[in-house]
Amino acid sequence: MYLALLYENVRPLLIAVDCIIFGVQDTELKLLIFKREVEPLAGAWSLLGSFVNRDESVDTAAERILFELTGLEDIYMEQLHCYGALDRDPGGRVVSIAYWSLIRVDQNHLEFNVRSHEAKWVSLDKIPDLVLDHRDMVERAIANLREKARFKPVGFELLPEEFTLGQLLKVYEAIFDHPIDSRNFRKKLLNSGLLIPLTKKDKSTSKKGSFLYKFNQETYRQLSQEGYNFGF
Amino acid sequence: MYLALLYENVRPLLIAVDCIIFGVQDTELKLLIFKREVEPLAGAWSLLGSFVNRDESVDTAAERILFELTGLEDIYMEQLHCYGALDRDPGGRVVSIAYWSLIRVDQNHLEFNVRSHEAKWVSLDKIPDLVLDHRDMVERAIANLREKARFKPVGFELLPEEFTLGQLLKVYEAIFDHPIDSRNFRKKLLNSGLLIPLTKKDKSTSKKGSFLYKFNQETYRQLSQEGYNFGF
DNA sequence: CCAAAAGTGTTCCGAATACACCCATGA
DNA sequence: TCATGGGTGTATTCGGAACACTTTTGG
Repeated sequence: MYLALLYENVRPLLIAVDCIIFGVQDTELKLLIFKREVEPLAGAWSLLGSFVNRDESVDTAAERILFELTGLEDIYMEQLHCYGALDRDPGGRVVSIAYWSLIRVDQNHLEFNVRSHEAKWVSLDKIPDLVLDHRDMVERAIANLREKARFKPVGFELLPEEFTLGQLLKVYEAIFDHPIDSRNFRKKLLNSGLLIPLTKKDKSTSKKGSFLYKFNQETYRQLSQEGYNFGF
Repeated sequence: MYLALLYENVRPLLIAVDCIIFGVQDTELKLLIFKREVEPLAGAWSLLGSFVNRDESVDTAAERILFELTGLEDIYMEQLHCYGALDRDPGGRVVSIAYWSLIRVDQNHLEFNVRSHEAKWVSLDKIPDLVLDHRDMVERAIANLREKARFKPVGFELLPEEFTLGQLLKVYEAIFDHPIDSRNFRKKLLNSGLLIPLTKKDKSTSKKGSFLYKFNQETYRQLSQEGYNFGF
């Protein structure tokens, strides 16, 4: 074991993870927030968080709390930032590792789990006061999501397996919070090789019906690495 | 204090910071590495690291270790990633927060401090084996530096107050590791508003001498926020 | 006078942008 | 038949990329 432990001022610290969860609902980008369960500040709005157990990695802890909430594994997740200020938590010295994730709001059990925890989806421009430095975390996460979305195909993580171009367009409008020209969007996406056209149509949103697509996983991986300009 | 502390498996953990230090030497991007001083693995090459004291923030800890080494404050520094795998350190469970920084190799005292610690600058393609997961950290840092350098004016952090366009070009060639057309580079940079031309010339590298510039701090800050395409 | 680095303009191409109408269909 | 969302093509502009010669001066 490390000699450092012998020194008085080098002491282990509590480590937490907090998770900024984004989803698209009603063509708007939303944030999932929770009623905090532990003191201090129990009952206030908060991000989903938990302490890191000593027998799990930090990443695993983040996956665990998301799993406990959503029942889903393999959720898209990015480590955001370590928040390590001295006074960030009045309950004691806690260092928090923030993650953000994108989830498909319509997925099985999600509705149920969200209801059974005290949670709700909120628009990004109507976020209530959050405990501790959670507001900072959310702002950094939004900036990070937008930055990432400009060059990596993350928009797809918010959609179901099969989706229409209109849905995809709305996801990007939700992320960037401004309107996108549909002709340019279609042209670019269809030429990107990211989309595999299906023969089925989705008739739920229009009389005419619109073609469904799914992702080309191969191209997806490639563009994730190389980067691609998703600025519109 | 948190109830969580009562649970057996939620225990405080040791937190360390590790710092990936980049500098430009002989027109090449280099990494500063150190002989590790603590067991286990004392004597092996390593990044500069230290434990986080309980009376300092994580960011402060990172600044402290850089200050102890270089004697410099206000060094450009970015938090990179939290490394929290269970088995990353054979000496015990340690979570490490990695930072990378850019320093001006020619600065006062730096040479002295580097020599007095057992440290050396190495080319990125000749990095020896490093302890623990430090190699991963370096690779992530290089990727992060290149990504950042494409859109933020970070190249300037590696140069002295006054510099020539040739020096700046070489910094970018060093970061991106490929040659850049000097005419396009000059055009773009001179139009960016980032450079304030001085009347002095630097004659150390050529008979003709080349004009010196300094940064326009105002534009620098602005472009840091808004982003600017530094891809060449 | 020559070697070595500094400095300078133009053309070309591709990608992003702006923009307006027809189509299919269920109600 | 009409309201609703789906689908399509072209012209323009801007920025990035490619490219070669002249200038200065210390040695």
